[in-house]
Amino acid sequence: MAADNTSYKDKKVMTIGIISELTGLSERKIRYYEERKLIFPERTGKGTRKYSFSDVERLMEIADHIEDGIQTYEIKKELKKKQNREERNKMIRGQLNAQFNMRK
Amino acid sequence: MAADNTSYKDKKVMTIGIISELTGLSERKIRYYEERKLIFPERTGKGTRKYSFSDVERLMEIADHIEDGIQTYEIKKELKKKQNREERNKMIRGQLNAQFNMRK
DNA sequence: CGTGTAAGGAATTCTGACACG
DNA sequence: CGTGTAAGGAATTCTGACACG
Repeated sequence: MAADNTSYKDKKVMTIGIISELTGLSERKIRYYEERKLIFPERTGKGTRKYSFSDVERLMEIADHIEDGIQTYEIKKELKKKQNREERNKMIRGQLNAQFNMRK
Repeated sequence: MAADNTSYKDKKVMTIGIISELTGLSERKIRYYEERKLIFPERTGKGTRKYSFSDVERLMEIADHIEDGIQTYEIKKELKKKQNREERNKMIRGQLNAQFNMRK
């Protein structure tokens, strides 16, 4: 139990060149999906983008959707829904824990 | 059972700048440890070094040893011993599996 | 032996823009 | 809308070498 995930998967450590190789997407596309708020790389001190393995997975999803003719705006909405679901679950879990602890 | 590890941990995807940040070691040191055959980054098409999270862990170990005054040559010998141990274990496991399968 | 540094070149990344559609 | 490309600058990485010790 508890927050273990300082996992490697979410560490933002890769430059765009490697991400391009890993996903097969052009750098142009990758930057564009960021512009459309579909991915959120971090930046080094001087502005170079840094991505995680999670971002790679996310980009693959995005590419699939684009290929199906879905627009970036729709993909973003879907992403938001997913985040809301997780948000809600987290809250419910929190409340359950609170009740549980009160009974101790 | 079986070989799962196409894990993120061993993927060589980080440039030396990030490795330097992650380990706190200068790029000079990192390149030198490679020269002494203590780490083995891959290379991109045009020669840029690429490291994995395993390499980061390995570099931390190396740094600890260096700090203790151990020479790179000794560290390398130790690395070899470790690898031999793993080699042996793998072989024994292989033999056991072979015997086990024969009885089936 | 282990590490810093200045040197020069090559490769990478960044942004804003024009293009097509 | 999604993506390619040429443009120019800034930052990164690479190698071989000299330095100190």
